[in-house]
Amino acid sequence: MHRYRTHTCDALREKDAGTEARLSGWVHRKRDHGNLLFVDVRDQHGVTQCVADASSEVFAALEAVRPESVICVTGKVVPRSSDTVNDKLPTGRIEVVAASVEVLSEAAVLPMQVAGDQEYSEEMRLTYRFLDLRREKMRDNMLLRSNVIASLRRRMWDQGFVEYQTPILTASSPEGARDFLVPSRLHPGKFYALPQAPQQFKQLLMTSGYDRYFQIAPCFRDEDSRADRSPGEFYQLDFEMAFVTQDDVFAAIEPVLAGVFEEFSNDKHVTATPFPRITYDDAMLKYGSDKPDLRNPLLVTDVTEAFKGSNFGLFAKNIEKGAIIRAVPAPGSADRPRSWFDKLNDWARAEGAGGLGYIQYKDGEARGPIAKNLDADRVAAIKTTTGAADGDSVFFICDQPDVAAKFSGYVRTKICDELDILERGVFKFCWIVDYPMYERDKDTGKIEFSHNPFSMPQGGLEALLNQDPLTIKAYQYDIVCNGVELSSGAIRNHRPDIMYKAFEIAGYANEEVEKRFGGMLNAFKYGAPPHGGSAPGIDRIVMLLADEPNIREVILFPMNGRAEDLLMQAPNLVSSKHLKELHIKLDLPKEAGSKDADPKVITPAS
RNA sequence: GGGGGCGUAGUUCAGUUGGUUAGAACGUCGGCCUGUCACGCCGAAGGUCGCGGGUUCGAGUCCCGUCGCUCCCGCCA
Repeated sequence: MHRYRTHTCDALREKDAGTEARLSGWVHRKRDHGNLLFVDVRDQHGVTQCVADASSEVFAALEAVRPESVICVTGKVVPRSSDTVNDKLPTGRIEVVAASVEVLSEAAVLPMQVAGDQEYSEEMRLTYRFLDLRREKMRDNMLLRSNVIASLRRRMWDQGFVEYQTPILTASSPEGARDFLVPSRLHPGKFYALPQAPQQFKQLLMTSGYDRYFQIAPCFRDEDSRADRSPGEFYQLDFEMAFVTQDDVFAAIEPVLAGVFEEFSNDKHVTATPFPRITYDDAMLKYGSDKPDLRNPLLVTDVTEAFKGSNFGLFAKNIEKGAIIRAVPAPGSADRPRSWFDKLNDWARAEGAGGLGYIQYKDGEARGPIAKNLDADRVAAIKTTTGAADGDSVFFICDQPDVAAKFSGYVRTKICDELDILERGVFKFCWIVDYPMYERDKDTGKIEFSHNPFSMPQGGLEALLNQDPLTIKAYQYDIVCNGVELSSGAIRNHRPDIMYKAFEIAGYANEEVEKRFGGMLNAFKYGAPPHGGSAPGIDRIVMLLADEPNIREVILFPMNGRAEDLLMQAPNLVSSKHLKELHIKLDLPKEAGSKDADPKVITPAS
């Protein structure tokens, strides 16, 4: 056999009838009629039906072969009679009459089926990822991912960006997430770290005059997983630009993101550029989150004034202790039964809140336990502030400011969910801007960086010298789509004098700053351009475009929630020789490796 | 580290107030079938009900512990 195939499995059409074709692929499905046998042969591209009857030499071989075996079939392409055409298949107007068959690889009995849409546990799918990836949906997701990345590259090139590769083995950075460490053989006791992001390298590139950098960059962080956060590693469209303001950065990346979303969104409406800009303070007030889902039409309002000194003693007393009241409207819900409101109150308590008060505006009056204790003008004020209409109800969150703000965001999402009013078929983008430079640590009372210590404070050195640190904003921004944080970025602090001062406010002495960030700081002393950038997460972009709820659906070989690769069995033990070479001695806690320990040892209860 | 949900055949699941022989579908194996495309029909094999302990005449079902999976919180400059 000199060729495995003349066509792929989606190539043959009626015009090929009468020719001989050779197909190679997996046995997708078999339909055995005893003396007539249909075999669907599948490859990456599609499926073609092959047929053989009992008089054929290949009949026995085809009948014996199990699904997912790999076969090579040669035969004549014939048109199907009109009553046997399958309109669901692009190749459904023809079939291949098998004249010879070679089994290239026999498949064992499958632990999970490839054909069909049976659902399997993630553990099963990751253990047999090579089978899972054969399934249509996974194949489509991976193709989408490839196309999205190609499109992002093209769009970045069109904007004048140039792609560079930065090191994977680098130095541990003292700030940020937990590092993955790699022991050095040549330098006993020392470690490389995998980059959490190419942050410092791209800033160094700016100081070297490489104007517009980008990279499809692998990033490594040793943090716990979430549905939209894979443990261990992920990819970012990392980019950085010299001589830019915040608006320049927005103008450069907005068309890239809007363009790629329009290209792959399947007719979903995409926010037109320029994307709305929402300040951090505004976002926390109106949406109770710095990654608001703008498909949710509900807006949070502050109604502390309406409850201050009121006869509703619970709230009034808490306000005296520094609490605030946030209101979330629930349009059209005033007629819902008492049990609905009780259920939401139970939910709030389960989430750790004190409860969820409410007023129902119904038939021109306000109802519910809270309304009974409030004067008419207060009830009216709340109605005005929240924009509630007759037939609506309004929920109240009463807590210390930061807790109330955050919880109002949960309530906003919950109510939207309950009322089923999330806008569908849209990708809604926004920028969150003006993040605070510093915040006060709740436990220690210490002032610390609230986001990224390398961001340029708004107002520069002057602000650091003269302003209350807690009021200083940074040129720090996030881009959010449908409630998913796609990236955060900043205009960086490229001035050593401002950096020393910024760190001093957060309690770092100059020597410490030099010790920790010496590389970059030093570079900034020899001529650094103002610069800034961002790094949208590739996996999250593809996840949104594929309409998948879990990021592992768009990654070829993801680790599970406990950061294990079930297919390759990573992480794994290494040989003592290997450890010795690296000068590493293990000092394990008792539980570690307990899977291998003797489980039969039972400590008698005493 | 903390909280919620789940754990029954190879797989996905059902299993009533605790009750006598734990079911279905898909898959597997065998038989029949010449126009199917989720082919159909008949039959068979397949179970330590995650594991350990307890309550009970009796536990898949109730209680305690433990392990695993998953989602969330913490964490993610």
